[in-house]
Amino acid sequence: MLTLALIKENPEDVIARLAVKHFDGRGPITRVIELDKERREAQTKRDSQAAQLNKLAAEIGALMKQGKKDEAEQIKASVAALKEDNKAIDERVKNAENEITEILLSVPNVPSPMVPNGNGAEDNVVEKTGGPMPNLPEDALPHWELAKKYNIIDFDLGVKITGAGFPVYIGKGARLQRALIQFFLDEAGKAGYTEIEPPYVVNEASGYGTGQLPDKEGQMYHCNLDNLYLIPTAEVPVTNIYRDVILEQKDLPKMNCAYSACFRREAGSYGKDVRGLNRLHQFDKVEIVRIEKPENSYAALEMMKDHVQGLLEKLELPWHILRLCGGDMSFTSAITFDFEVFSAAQKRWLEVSSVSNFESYQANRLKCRYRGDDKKTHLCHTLNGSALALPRIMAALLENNQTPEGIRIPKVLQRYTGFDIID
RNA sequence: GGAGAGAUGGCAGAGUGGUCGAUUGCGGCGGUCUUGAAAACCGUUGAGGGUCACACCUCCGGGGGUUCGAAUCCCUCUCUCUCCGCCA
Repeated sequence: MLTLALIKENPEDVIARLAVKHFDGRGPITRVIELDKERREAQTKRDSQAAQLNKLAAEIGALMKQGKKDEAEQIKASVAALKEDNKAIDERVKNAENEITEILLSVPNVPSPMVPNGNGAEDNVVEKTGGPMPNLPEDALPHWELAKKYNIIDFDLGVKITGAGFPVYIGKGARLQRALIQFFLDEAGKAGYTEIEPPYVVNEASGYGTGQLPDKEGQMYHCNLDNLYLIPTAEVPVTNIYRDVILEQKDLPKMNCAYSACFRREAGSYGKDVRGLNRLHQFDKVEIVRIEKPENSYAALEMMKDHVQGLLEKLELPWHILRLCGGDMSFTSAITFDFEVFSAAQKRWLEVSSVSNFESYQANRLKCRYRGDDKKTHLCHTLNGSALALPRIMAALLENNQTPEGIRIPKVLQRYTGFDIID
């Protein structure tokens, strides 16, 4: 959530920037400022009354010790009314605080000034393109046909065991999955990220910490009996490592990577978007997470983009980077770059990575702080990105590398797969 | 799953109704001493709110209650430990 300090400092600027996300912030921002004033007034009153009550209680204690019971009783009687009044004011403080939090939770992060205007996916800006574009014959097969032809992924079997969106990888298909995971983790390790193996199930507090709750509750699988959630991304458990933590400056940046299975309900998806590997309920992903000092976060973002780009280069896939427009960005992000690869038989660009800077929006909810030169605590900036999500990489690899002999494995993966062709 | 014990500051560990935001030790930071370091000694060292700055307020796992007054008493939830059971 946004910090009160940012809002109070320049409300008009916040409102203007929120408009880039097509969010009308005037009402909530004005109300929050009002409520903050109300809260401070009420709290000042409550605190001075509390001070008085404390003083009287101490006096009673002293009188009791001296055995002056009557005087003590007299003061006791006078305390009652003050206490009642104080309770009412305390109620006002709490109500204001709760309403402020409620409003702040409903206001998205302000986009960075570098975010372009736009309504949706069609307005995203292509920043950079690279990688070899394959030249496939007209009868090239989409990956779901290839999966069947070479018996490496069985979608029907997944339906039998679980349901749609839970494919079963078999033989070389399974091996290729594992190779990609290993490759991504190794590359992240080389880039300086410390590997984490996190829990795949998290509690409510973690869900709130990274912002999946309350807004995206319906997107997560929920274990009712224990009130736990299946993670939609390793970002959730990994970022929550830093919940309620004060870091020393010398310990920053924190750089972590993690492989995890990811679980998403994807309610409401349909059609060609969910065909084959395009959109799944369970998929594999390696995530990178950074906790940074604010002044370094944009340099860190560039490093993360370079890292992801490097992975796609090594996999010899055609890729491009999109700078997401205000209308297509997520609620919590200040700026997001999507990486897409071209899946040549489907003739579609598929999103394989999303790299974002959340600035202090996530850290404010997490209470992830560091101690500055001034010895005071300040909010960190948090960033994360996929490096990478597997299914669509798999789709593009299968489609783009199909040959009459079989599916060629990119050189960089061969030492992980132990084979150079799926035939 | 059953029975019992516990949760206090970065860590260890006192405190069981009245100057306790909390004794003490370790660690951290600053200083004296030293060519430098160690040792020793002195000082300092939680978070949030509030204020121009003070004052002041809140926080002893979370929530609620009793009381003029709660870290201390009661209820409840969560977690940890010990024993038993089960078990990759």
